[in-house]
Amino acid sequence: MAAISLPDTIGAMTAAERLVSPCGRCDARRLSVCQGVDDRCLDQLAAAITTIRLQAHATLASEGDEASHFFNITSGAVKLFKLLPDGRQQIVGFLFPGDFVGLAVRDTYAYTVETIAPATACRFDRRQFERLLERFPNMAFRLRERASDELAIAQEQMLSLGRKSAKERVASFLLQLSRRAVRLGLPGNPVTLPMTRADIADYLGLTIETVSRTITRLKTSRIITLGPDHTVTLHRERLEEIGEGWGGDI
Amino acid sequence: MAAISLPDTIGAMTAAERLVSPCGRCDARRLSVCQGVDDRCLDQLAAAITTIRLQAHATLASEGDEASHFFNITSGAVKLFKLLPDGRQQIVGFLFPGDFVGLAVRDTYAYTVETIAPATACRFDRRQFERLLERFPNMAFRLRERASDELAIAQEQMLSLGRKSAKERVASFLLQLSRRAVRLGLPGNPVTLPMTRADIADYLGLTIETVSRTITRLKTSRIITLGPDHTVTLHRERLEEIGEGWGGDI
DNA sequence: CGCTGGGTTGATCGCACTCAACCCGCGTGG
DNA sequence: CCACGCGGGTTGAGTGCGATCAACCCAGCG
Repeated sequence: MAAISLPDTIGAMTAAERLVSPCGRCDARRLSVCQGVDDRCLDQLAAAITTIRLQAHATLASEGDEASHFFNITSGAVKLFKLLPDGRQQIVGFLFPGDFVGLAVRDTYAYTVETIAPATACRFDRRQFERLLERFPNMAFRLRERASDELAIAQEQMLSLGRKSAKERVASFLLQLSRRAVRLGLPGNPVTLPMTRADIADYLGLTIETVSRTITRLKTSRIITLGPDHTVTLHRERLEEIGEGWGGDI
Repeated sequence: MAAISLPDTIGAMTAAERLVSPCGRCDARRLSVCQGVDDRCLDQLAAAITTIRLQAHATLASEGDEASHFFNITSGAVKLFKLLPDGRQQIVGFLFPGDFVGLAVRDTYAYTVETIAPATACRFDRRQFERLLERFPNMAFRLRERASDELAIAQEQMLSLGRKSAKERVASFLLQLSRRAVRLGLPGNPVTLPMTRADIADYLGLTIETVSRTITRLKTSRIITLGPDHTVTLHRERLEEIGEGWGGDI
């Protein structure tokens, strides 16, 4: 039962798991998504995986294309977005290391996937992967949990887009980024904003001007502090009050 | 191998399947979610199911409660919504016969579930059901597909809430209802609006006044026709043009 | 150097919100 | 029988938040 090494990771890492695989290469048996999977399966998985390396603003998949592959982000960050005919854009999610692309997909991609920073990802043949899942229900179970998490995030985002003010949207977005950073084993405060104002705006259903003004107002009210390299220090109590809709004035 | 009858349905019915079980009682082996499940399992399923009957505006589950049960709607309609402290409400989904409550749930419900019309549902003990899923991966697979569909709908809704005008939101909402009706084996045109203006508003991130005005404007532009009993006839070409953001003026 | 991408700030505009009045159908009770 | 309240819906007048249009700053880079 020798340890078998997969190209990079097949994801589902917890923060703790990530700590034991600092360089992106890891022993698959340490990954929660692989628990209960035997070595022979891991061999097959390894055969189905290709590691891809991408520059910033590269496209992994396009809305409407046949969903032939399944991805797991191993470094960097990507955005998922939908477009309207006149160019209006809505980002439906940001994905970071450990996240999957294609959980919500049936036969075609419902969104375009683009890197917002240089990234690496593992690519699987979709049908090959589905066959493996049939034989290894543990992995399928973990994927269902991930899909549930995604859905919960999407619903939280619907609340923001439908009912929160610009100030509240920005506040809950910053808190969401902070929680995500903690999950990845990074400091939750200060937090880094890896995306541009335009991407934040397209995620929050606002314009870049409104995002910029709102961040400025949060800054001058000492609710956040802007640091170097796109870092933001959050003063959690007041930020949470605003983000959760308690109406703290600024 | 006698046919085994479950109390009502455990869901995942296609339109065709629904046709063979007109009264809500059905042979579980006809349901896609049960394919490959043997009779002994069906016995256990039957034991884990309770049929519940609900009036309009009854609560099945509340945001924040421990997620002890899993539901499948067998008749009527329910809404899932989230609340902000000051009473603002966002409906994150409407569910109709065949739909599941609790796909997106981990340990607590992320939303409140309330009927918008008299309804019946099947209730499962969550842990018991999860144990069955471990043994019957086919069912787990179908559930993952359902969760994927839900996520795709949620993402489409994010596009509406974040980037569409009131007119576009109402148009795509009507088309969504029409598609859902077809899936349930009902006519897709005219379509029935089972929910109030307030519920539509809380789903679309608008106010009741805006919903009312927008519907009126669609009506006077002959893009929809209002019939009796909350029915609406859709003039699809123009409605799709608007709902998909091509900017047809009204 | 100038150009470009990312970001901030100001002035003005307009869509959807707010507040208000009113209609209708229905059930209830005097 | 009418009076009344109530929930659901429509319509009008006025307001405000965030969009739009525009100017400008700054850093990086060819």
